[in-house]
Amino acid sequence: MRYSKLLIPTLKESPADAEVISHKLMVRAGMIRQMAAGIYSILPMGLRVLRKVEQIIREEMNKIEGQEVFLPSIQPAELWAESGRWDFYGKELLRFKDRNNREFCYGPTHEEVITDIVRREVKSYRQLPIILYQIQTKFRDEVRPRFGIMRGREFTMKDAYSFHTTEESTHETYSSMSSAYSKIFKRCGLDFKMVEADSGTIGGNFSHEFVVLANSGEDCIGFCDSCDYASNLEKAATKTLSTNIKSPLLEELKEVTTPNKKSIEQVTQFLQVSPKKLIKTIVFETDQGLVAGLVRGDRQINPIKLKNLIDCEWLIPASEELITKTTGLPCGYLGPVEIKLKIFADKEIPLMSNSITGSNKVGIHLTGVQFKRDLNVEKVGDIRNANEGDPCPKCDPGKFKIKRGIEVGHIFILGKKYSESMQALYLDAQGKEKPIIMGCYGIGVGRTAAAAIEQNHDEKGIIWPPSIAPFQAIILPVNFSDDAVNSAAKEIYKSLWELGVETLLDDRSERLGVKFKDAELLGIPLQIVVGPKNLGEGKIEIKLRKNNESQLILFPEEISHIPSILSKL
RNA sequence: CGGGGCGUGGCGCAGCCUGGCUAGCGCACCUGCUUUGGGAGUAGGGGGUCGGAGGUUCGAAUCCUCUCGCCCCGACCA
Repeated sequence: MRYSKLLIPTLKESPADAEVISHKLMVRAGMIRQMAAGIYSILPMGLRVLRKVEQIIREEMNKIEGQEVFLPSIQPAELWAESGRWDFYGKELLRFKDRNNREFCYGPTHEEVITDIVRREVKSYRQLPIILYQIQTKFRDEVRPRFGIMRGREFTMKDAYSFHTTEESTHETYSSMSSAYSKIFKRCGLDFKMVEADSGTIGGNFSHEFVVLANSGEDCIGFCDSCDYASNLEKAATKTLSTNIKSPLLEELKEVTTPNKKSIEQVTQFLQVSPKKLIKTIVFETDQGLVAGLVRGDRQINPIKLKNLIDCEWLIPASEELITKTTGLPCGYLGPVEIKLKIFADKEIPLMSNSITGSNKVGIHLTGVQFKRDLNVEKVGDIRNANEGDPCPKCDPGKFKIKRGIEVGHIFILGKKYSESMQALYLDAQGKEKPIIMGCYGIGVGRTAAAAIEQNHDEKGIIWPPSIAPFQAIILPVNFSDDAVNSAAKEIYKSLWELGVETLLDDRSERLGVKFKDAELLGIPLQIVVGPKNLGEGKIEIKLRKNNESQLILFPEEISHIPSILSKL
């Protein structure tokens, strides 16, 4: 490809609305342009990268006998009604009507469609297991799209679905899928972790995420510094150490005035106590009504764990307005003693004594609160976030570390959730009808590319891992109007393509500095500088983007060495 | 959805508070000449309903009202 003919609109300055480095660099390198919030056009350089990622995914999916399909992005409402998600999915599902007033949605995911295909076409246990996958455009009308292609509303996703007759078969595929995922992300040159995860709205009970470590990531993952336990923080278990302290004298309940002291900080400062003495009461709105969650004052409540403990369909933090309406109190003085809500407590709470809580009266807190004596708790469980330095839940000496990351892949076992609601049944060897067991597996294609930039860049621009670089090499003629340089550059270009190296020829009449800047911004792994000086000595210069190292090689004899230089990167 | 910010040639911005000639600057773009081993110099040139609508005024990018869009901070997800 000749640079002068390609649409590579590079920018010297970052667009003002880009926040994270991958977004800035993708725009600057002319890979993407924004159309609307969370909706992007992918330009030639960007598409080349996405196609590389897709190809790697395809190869690994095919290796585990995945079969590629292409499902409709526009899906009828009836199908979603069958699974129950038409009502459940909320505003994130983009809905619209056709000319006949029939309701449709733009697919945010494809469980319904694939389950429909399989229930129609797969009837016998002999046809199972089967893995089907596609690489498709999804649309999720996110509350807050951001960070460019990393969290768009429209995005490309590889989604795979597997169908089984037994749990064992499901787990087998799950594990081959997880190793395929590991290979994919390794091949994309990413530093990632596979972590335990909550299965979210899709449901199921066995789930892992593939998280690329990056400070700009929106996810927090916790992992043990001594064993291999790693988990999304929203799921990460906490271990509660049993206290050996002799039970202290149990105080009686006492009211203390705490005028205008609402936050944990204010109260602890005012009463001169550690936040560990406080019990935090947080009210959530759920499909089962308002509930209160209790954690120690220095802890963060984890809504996902709470949701699982309550076993409710949905849960959101209650608005102050709603709280006031229900309890007659402003936030800040709520307490678990004699409150008229169902109470769910973290497992640390029963170990506390002589605690301090809100009193459900304005300006007053209670001291001497005892779990057994004073609280009427519905259920106790793990509902707090794990913290850095917490003991590992899996091993003894281990301590928890927390890092930020970008979720690029997610695998989970769905079980019979969709096959039961949508009647996807097969006949077993005895001729008995049974629901199919399912698994589902996703990879964000664009997000993977963005994550690769987050991990591989410097102040000059992107440093693509060669496997997903838009081009592997770029020829930079020092002066393209010099005949010797011109013809040498063309010869190198031709030879490299013949050797299977995807090469870009910068045939623009720009000065060398400009070409360097663009090559660096674009992140092409190998630069080949062709100039009259070196050419006079029968040499050309090759330079690595990664570390700026350069060497002279003989021209034309050593052009054939270039593929092996690339493969060592 | 709540809170904050911003909309001025393709990109980055100034001008707005305190209304006043033809709306500026840098980069990019086009033409000529020179230049060509790290974002060239020079001389010309093209391109803007100042997000939109309404209002105030002799006069609006500037003031007022409404509206649309985008970005950032919090609950969701590949």
